[in-house]
Amino acid sequence: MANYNKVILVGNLTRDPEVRYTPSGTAVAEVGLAVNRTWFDRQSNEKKEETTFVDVTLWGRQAEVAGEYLSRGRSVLIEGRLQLDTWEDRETGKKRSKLKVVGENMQMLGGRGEGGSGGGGGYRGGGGASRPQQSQPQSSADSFYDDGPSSGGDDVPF
Amino acid sequence: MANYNKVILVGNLTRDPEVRYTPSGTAVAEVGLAVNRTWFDRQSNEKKEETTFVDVTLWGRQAEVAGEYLSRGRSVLIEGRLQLDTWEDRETGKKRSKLKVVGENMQMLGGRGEGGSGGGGGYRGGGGASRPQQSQPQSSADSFYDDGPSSGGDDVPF
Amino acid sequence: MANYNKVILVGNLTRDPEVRYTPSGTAVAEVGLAVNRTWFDRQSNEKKEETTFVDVTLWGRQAEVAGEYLSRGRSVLIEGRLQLDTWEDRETGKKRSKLKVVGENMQMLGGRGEGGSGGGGGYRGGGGASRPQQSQPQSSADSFYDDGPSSGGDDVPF
Amino acid sequence: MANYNKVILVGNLTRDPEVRYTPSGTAVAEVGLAVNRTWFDRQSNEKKEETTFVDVTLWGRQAEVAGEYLSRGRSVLIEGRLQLDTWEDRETGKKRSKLKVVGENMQMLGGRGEGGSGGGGGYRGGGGASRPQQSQPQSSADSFYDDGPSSGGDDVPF
DNA sequence: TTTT
DNA sequence: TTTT
Repeated sequence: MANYNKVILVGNLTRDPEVRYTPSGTAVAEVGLAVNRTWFDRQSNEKKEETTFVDVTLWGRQAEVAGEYLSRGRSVLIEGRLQLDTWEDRETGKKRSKLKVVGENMQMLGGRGEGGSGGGGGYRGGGGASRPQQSQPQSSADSFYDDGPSSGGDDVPF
Repeated sequence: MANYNKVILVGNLTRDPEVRYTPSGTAVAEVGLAVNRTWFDRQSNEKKEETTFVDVTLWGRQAEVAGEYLSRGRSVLIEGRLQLDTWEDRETGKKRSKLKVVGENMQMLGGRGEGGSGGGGGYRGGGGASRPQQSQPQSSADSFYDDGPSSGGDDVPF
Repeated sequence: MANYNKVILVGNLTRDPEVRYTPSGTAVAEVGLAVNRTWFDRQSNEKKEETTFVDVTLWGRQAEVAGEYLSRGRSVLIEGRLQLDTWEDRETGKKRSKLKVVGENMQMLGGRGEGGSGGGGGYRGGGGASRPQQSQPQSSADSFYDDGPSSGGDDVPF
Repeated sequence: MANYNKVILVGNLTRDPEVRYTPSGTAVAEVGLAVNRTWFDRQSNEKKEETTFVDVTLWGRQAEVAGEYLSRGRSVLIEGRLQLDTWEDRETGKKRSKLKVVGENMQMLGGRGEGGSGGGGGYRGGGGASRPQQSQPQSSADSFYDDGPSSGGDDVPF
């Protein structure tokens, strides 16, 4: 049967993106997003606000753009899909899981005075200049990502 | 700054909806959704499948329709927003949280031979006949998606 | 600056898909979609219905799947983007244009009793064997659509 | 059967919004939107750009906000649905039609240096300060998106 | 663990 | 009729 999985978010980064590279050199960025919703509550007769914090993983060029141009506080639009990360709690041994978003498209929006323009971030490959120098830094924890976006990482801090 | 929070899912119910009512009588349905994704893995040269399990909360009329017409296995389209539920773990006392979806629009699709037609569930009021026991029509949840800009109407659950 | 262009439609085919092939052999399917909206009009106190007719172009494998499995009346979900076709009216010489949808993802839904299952239609590449059986159908019946979807069209089965 | 009709666009206004009022006093804004797409063409080995021009109609509060804060060049996110306008060509007498978008949610984004923040325009009631002259609060259009399932509230344009 |  |  039919299946469809689409998420479109606009919000602000809660921290600077963390970019790593897979052994094969693909960039992977972990991004924290805060999406606010405000509404007027008729019961209490006051304005209310609720924030949804979402972890987003970006891959490849989008990850590189994120690492280059995004930082805490920046406003972005992210299109992607929901994904359930599952792992075993090392304390309790219990299976745990967590919904996150795998970003498939990222758009920088003008926010925090930094000017949304120019940065590229392009829709659908956009082409254009920016393509950071692919250096394959740090850890070898990357091996966890051998099979690509669909496999979950290990670095889940909770 | 701008904020936007949209989720659109098509998947199958993992269990029958659980419907309860708020003190003020608004229906609330908890729904489990499984959204499959299949892709061809170039590395291993085989087809792979991954399932994302999502908890969805429906309100008002949508919740009632869910309770009446949906059951485990049924295929539905759900539009809504991500929401972060937070609570304190009663064992560890630690703060925990979980992403879920608040459904704002639900569409029954034909699945498991039950025939998606006729059942109503309707987008923007769609649903002909069906009108479950409707205890308190006037909550905003009931009418959230019933009517649109082009009509001068006001919250009519009909 | 940021740009984003996303359309997600669920509706029924107004006619059988017309599949042709580019010189390089890529399949292109033209699909007519009818998307209904019903709402309750408070003014007149009656249920109203409005149909939006949209022309959709599918490419590649999606086009092939459409040609193989879709037919008039079938229910589909289409994700894509709006595109403005522009041309010069051969009678008046005036520039004309028309919004359509370029489909990037297509999902068959169960409709008209044909059972949405099994058919594939796959989300995101699904893999499988593409099969361009190269038949290049008939006519330039395309001209019938010059003045847009709503026009005289009487081939609407509902 | 299921029907679904969703459009999400981010682009720039091609002209200042034109706001008028229905006899009953509901604001209606006509907005021209340009949505760009750039991609790298492998054939010609060059960057290409394509623009989709879309007419958008906003209702109620969204229309008022548009009239107050939007102007040519501004960047906005618009969520809505496709709608087919039909009319008779007064020269030829032929039936004609045109796809447009009925906006149901509008978000001002930072663009053209004007600063996207502060302006309100808010999603789900967002908008802090700004409150245009509010001539007739009670049309459904005004409140279409103001409140959500989680609040028991009812149509409060605040 | 959080952003505006 | 077009915006960046």
